[in-house]
Amino acid sequence: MTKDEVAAILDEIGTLLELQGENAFRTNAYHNAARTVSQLEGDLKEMIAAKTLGDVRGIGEAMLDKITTLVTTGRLKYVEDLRAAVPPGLVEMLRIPGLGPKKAKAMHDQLGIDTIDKLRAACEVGEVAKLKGFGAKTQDKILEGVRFLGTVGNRVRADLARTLGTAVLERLKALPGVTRAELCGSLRRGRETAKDIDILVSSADAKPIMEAFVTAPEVMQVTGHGPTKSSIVATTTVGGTKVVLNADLRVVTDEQFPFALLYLTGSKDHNVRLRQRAIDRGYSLNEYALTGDDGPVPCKTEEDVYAALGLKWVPPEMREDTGEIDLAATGPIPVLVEPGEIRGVFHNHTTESDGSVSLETMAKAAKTLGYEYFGVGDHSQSLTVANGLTPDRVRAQWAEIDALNKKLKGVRILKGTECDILADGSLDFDDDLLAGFDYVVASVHSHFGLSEDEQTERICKALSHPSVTMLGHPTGRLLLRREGYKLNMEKVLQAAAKYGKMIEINAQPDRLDLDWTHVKRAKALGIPLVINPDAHSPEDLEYVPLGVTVARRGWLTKADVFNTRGVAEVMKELERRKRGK
DNA sequence: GCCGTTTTCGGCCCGACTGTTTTCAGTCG
Repeated sequence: MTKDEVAAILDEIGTLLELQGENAFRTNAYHNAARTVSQLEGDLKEMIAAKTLGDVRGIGEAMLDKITTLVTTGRLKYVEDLRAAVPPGLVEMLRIPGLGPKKAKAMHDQLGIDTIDKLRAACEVGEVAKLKGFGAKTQDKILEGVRFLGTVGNRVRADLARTLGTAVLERLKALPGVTRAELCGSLRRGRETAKDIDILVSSADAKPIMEAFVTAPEVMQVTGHGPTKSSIVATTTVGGTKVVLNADLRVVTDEQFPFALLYLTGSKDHNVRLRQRAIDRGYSLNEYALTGDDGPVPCKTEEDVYAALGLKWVPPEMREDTGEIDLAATGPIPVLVEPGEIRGVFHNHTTESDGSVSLETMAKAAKTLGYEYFGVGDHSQSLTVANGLTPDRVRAQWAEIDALNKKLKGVRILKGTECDILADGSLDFDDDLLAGFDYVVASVHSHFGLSEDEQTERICKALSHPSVTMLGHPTGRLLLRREGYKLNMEKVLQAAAKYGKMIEINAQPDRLDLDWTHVKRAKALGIPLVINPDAHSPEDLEYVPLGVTVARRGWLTKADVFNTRGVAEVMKELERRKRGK
């Protein structure tokens, strides 16, 4: 059982206990443990065997026992009993905005409601409004929420959410009286998907800004409208995709801005740690101020707030409570890699396989973006649906590259391939042809259904091939659409480290694969990471910064990312690898 | 259920908004 599967079950236990009316601190312990497990570095099985899992903060005796049972047997009677005791419809009801475990339980206990259908029916005949603590407005809100199920409240790809958030933000920034304005929350932290948009504005007069927010053209519905905080359901269309998201606006004074920025950026766990640290040092921290015995501590920026707590400033991408606060207290924070430091790209397609423009056009587009080298990585022969290249077409492309390299100035085209990893872990070209490339990106595009062991072994075998330079999109996931193939990532990373291979961070917005949680582990194992746009058109080259964000979330510096090196150094290193060191 | 320089009990971050109620509980972040 994988970390994510274990985490999902711990989360489910927390939710089921909430629906049974259990103490919030106990249910929170399960939700916290779920988050902790999903972000664990290293392999669960190994940690259990080495008896180190119990040392992790938030994993006590009971959690350790349950996780061990899940990992070793794949089952847990405790959760099965809970599932039997709580109707599944009740869990589903929690997805309705404004409806939490207390209300769900009350309706179940008093009206026997255990499905969304029964809930809708009870609202329509006015039964719900009669309950103690409920009323007509609550009932209407629930009905509205039932209708909205499936459109609002779903996570959205971060790049789409950012487009919508930026549109609203720019509108607010243009208003008179606005001093500072920022997108906060998961968008500022660079998460790969977003559940909502958080906007913070500082101004002496909140009212006109609130008004502008709730009447903006993006507004679909106003769900809250107070003096300092308002909430809307916002929508826009991005490249033919309709995006619908909740958006919150907070307006504070400019003195309060750094505290509010810190608070609204999160993560929740990072904030809890900061507040705990504040308490330990005799302060109290909230979204408006840091207050000590002698009154508020003046801070103009986030840096000031961290400094007042004896910490170095933590970049938003690192604020996930995975050790960054301890680091900020004791040592230097790594200087995270920046988009401008990427000097070339390796994994891209042209019309020769499934790209939309020619090699020459792609290379010129790369040069326009300031890249020194453009690596072509068209598909290999087995991937016929993507017009994969046969060996003859590969050699023809090499000739084209040689000719273009004589003609084009300021950008060097590298001879690469995105070579399929076949079902048995062998590669899609013979060894002689593979040895002729400057580098080889090895990727899985078929047989997604293999068992975890088979898939892991297949990929590790491919990594052992001397011509392979890097592993492309390591899990094959498509965010919000398709789970990655089953894989023991720890073993894959161990293999990459053993054979001296690189791992790709695929920057396509629906891939972002390697996931940031594994990026940290890869770095710890000394594996070089490569940020690739997997571009199929010139526009796709602009995905690179999304991959840089993943790298930053994995604490990577310039030195950890191979394509921050210049073309001469890259060629030298690729040559060295081809000679077998 | 977790945790501990207040260590085996008694806390557990803190505040906005809504709707219900009339001082507060529930939800959300």
